Amino acid sequence: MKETAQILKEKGLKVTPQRIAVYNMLLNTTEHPNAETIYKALEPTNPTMSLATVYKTLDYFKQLGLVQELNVGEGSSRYDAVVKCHPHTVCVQCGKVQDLYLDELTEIHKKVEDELDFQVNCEQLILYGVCGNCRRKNKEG
Amino acid sequence: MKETAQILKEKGLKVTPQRIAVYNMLLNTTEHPNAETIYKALEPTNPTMSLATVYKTLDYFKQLGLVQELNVGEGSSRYDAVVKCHPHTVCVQCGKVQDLYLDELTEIHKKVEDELDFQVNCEQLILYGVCGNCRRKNKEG
DNA sequence: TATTAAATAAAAATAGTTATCGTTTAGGAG
DNA sequence: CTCCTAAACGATAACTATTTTTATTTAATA
Repeated sequence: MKETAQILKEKGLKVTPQRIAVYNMLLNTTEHPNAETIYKALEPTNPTMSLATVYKTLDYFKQLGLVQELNVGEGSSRYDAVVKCHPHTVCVQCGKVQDLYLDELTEIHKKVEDELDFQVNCEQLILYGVCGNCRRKNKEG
Repeated sequence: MKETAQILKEKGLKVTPQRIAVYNMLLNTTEHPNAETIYKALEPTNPTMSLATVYKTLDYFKQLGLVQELNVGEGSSRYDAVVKCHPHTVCVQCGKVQDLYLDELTEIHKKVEDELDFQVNCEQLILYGVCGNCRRKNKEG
């Protein structure tokens, strides 16, 4: 696996402890955390870390294609180190956000490009519903 | 066509000029305006209209299924009186948001329900790209 | 028409995010 | 390795979208 420092350098970013921490945290989670969550997770081990820096860092990363921003309709944006366009499920009960991979979407891209006058660059598909865990809990209760 | 006043009454809402104005405005546009835009559009003809009321009204409408909230990644939410789940295209150049209808999505719902442990209630598909108008403008420039 | 709970406008408050500014630091030059 | 400088940092103020508060007005029913 490529070193985080190396990746940042390749993107023309100065390598700082804060940036390494944010990027590593995103690489090691599938939870799609928001800025606040990232900050709270890093604060204990990185005493010198500010929320403003997290926001600024995420903004740089986003522009350089190192992370993807995701808005599922909450107050705040979530972030994902998987930058390839991919759909997500959102459980409306527990709020859990999960990645999803569907080949069918490329067909849809093609169809829209052919039939409508619109060149698709990227798509965002969010499936809202109830996850298995919550459904089972509902039955029990 | 059913009267707006009648529709509001059926939903158990008190019929007020402000609510009628907001709902009619949304029925008569395909532009997916945000709260600010709705307010500015109505202010001239409805001198007694406040932004807070627009927000509150949209919130009621949303809960009662009269409108749909749409977040395409701008700072603010857009609103649509077409409440049936449907995809949208967003032009990243001019910001235009357009409705889209695709049958393929029901297949995707089914696939996710069958293969993953997730019950889909509603989906939001946003296709980001460049609309025909902007592509033509780019070629000219 | 009188009553009253609900809706309103205006303004204050809040949440998420961005900008400012003085200080610190990464990283290249010497 | 040390010096230098632009870039990054933390703290905090500012900003934007939205929500809440409160006193006033109004829709709808009696």
